[in-house]
Amino acid sequence: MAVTIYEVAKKAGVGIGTVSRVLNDSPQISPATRAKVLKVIKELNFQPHAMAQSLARRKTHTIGVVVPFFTGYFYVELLRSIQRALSQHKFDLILYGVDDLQKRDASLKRALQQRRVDGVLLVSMNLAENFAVEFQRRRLPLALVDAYYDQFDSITVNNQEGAYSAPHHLIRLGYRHIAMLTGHFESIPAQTRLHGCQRALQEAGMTLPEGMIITSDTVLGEAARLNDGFNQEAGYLAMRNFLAHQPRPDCPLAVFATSDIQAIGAIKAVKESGLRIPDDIAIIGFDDIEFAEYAGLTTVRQPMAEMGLKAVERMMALLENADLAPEHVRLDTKLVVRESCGAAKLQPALVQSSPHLN
Amino acid sequence: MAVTIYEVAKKAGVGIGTVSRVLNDSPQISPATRAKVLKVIKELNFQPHAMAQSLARRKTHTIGVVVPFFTGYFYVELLRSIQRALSQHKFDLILYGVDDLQKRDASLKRALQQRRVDGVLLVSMNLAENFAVEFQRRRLPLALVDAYYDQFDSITVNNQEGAYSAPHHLIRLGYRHIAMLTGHFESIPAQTRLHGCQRALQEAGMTLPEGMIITSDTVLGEAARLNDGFNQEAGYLAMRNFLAHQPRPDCPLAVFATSDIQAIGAIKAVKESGLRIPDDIAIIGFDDIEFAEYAGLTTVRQPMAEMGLKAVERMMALLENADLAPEHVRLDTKLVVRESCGAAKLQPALVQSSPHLN
DNA sequence: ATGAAAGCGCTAACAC
DNA sequence: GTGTTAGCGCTTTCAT
Repeated sequence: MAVTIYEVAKKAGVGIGTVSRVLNDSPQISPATRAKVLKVIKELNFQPHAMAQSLARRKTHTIGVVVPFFTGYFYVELLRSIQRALSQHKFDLILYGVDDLQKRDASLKRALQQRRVDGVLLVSMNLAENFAVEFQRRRLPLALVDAYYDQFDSITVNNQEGAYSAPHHLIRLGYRHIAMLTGHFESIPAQTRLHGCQRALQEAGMTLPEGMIITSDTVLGEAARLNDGFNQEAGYLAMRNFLAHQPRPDCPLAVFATSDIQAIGAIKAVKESGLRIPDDIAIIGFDDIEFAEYAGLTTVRQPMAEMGLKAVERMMALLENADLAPEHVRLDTKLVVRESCGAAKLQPALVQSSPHLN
Repeated sequence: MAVTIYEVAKKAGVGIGTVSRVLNDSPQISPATRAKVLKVIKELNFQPHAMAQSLARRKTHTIGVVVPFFTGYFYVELLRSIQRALSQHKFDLILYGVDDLQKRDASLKRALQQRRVDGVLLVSMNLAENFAVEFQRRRLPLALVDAYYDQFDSITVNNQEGAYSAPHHLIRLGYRHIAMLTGHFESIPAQTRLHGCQRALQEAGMTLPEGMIITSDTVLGEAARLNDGFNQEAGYLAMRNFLAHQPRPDCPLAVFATSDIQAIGAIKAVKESGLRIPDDIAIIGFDDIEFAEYAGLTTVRQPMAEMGLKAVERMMALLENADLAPEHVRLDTKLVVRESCGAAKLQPALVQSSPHLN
């Protein structure tokens, strides 16, 4: 079939060991034979068989990436940067797209037991304890991205600070009537962001009364359950409810949506109710998905590209030495000012709004 | 280290061949021993080593997918459906993200020569002849998605029909003043769409004068060169040029943008010029990217999910028998009516506008 | 039906 | 330096 080291060896008049050494550029080999072998390799257009190498080396040179089925800019951008970094290190990436927990577990099991990968990057998903134990037992490097687990490396975003900066921005602009639109209450990011938001308000001597917390928990329907309520439909419905029960505001209202996708839904609800943005209601989002720029949505950007890069760097370190103590990197968010808070004139181009910058 | 068939065999008191047979559920094995072996496998929590299997079977159970670095909904959706279908067949997917032609070739070379994959899905990229030859020589299954090459299977979208249906829709709505906004002239899809568009106009006794073809070729700057001019910036600039040189239209103008992303840019230009959509200018797009729904953009949807599914099905067939004659599937587009052509009242809900339908 | 043995294509330890 | 050999963990004849 395809050409093997045996043929190369024969044609070059050397042993297969020598060919192997040339392949792995071993230091102790005479320049002469190295050149000779290299020449034959070129001639035969030989490339080593990846599977055979993997088997012999006990290394696959492949990383498994488990991602929730990447809808939305956040995951795309993240995956893109992971892939880019991985290929720079000459690693392949096996993509495990996951849309439910069952598939998540199947992917992890597969990665763990079939030894198809040298390490796993788990994105935006929490890790069940039994898997944690397995990973440690197998000593299979694992790093969490946009998720946290004490015993493993993690790259997260400073949700607290991000959620602080949004209302802080609103307050600076003069808003005194602030509501928060969020996903399901039990979701961890929802809670973290709530705390950040509350802190900002408290520092300004304000509070976030319960009536001003617009949560997708109030929303019915199957669609609204997706992704912990962080979806467009839930944002739309929750906002519509809110507007219906809320007396017409007497002073400018600002809404902090804890995800851009919900903000999009909320904007739709606001427009439908005949109110204008930002004149009647200001909206600030979270994530900086692709939409946001188009919609002129002021938002808090997560540094996706950097997350991916850092995750891969960390993975490479773990590959060198699996015994490194877990490191928890927390990256900072960045306020991206656009038009949805009426701040365009006050804060001209505080931040570049084009993606692909970091 | 990890448990192997040898340990299983020993503990079950059988030979390794028997264990292997159980694993591959060979028919000729007594129910008794099968049960016995299965039990030990459970006890030892044994899973076969994927690399060893690959080496012995000369099959990797993995498909390489080469995608242009998937910015935008089209690629995400496509990739998602490919991954889903692949995992249903218990195949892994190695992702080769590519942002330039050099990386494309490197990925193909890698896939071809290192035998890490059983087949390749090449998305939205044309195939150089030397690679075509290589693929055939190696008998490595290859299918093109959103691209065409005579000797290999391909799944494409009926660009002609799609590009016909857009102006046809405009004409039905009463527009008599129609322009087309497209990417670089030499790009194949640009030409195909031009022909479809012209056909629609001709059938209505109209023509597309050169001045009404707004192409990104007129646009300067590096950004405008990306992706054959099918990008937001190019759409914006080209449209701005057009509006600047065009006398204020005396009758309603409609613009067919041959990609949604350009349409987005065009919308921006229109709004900046103080004109309204659809009142002054109607816009219809192509692709139905995620934006489109939010922007209320009437557009022509490409059946991404179906493309992915079909591509994988075809790949599975090729895996069975690499000698199948190449099949060229051409899927139909679907007109998605929203508000950007002012057709909301005339054509109520002609088509559901929610994604994930096909 | 099942055990033994010969690969699959490579790496790495061991000789010389 | 370089050839030889023994694995890596499995599949698959070939006997029996």
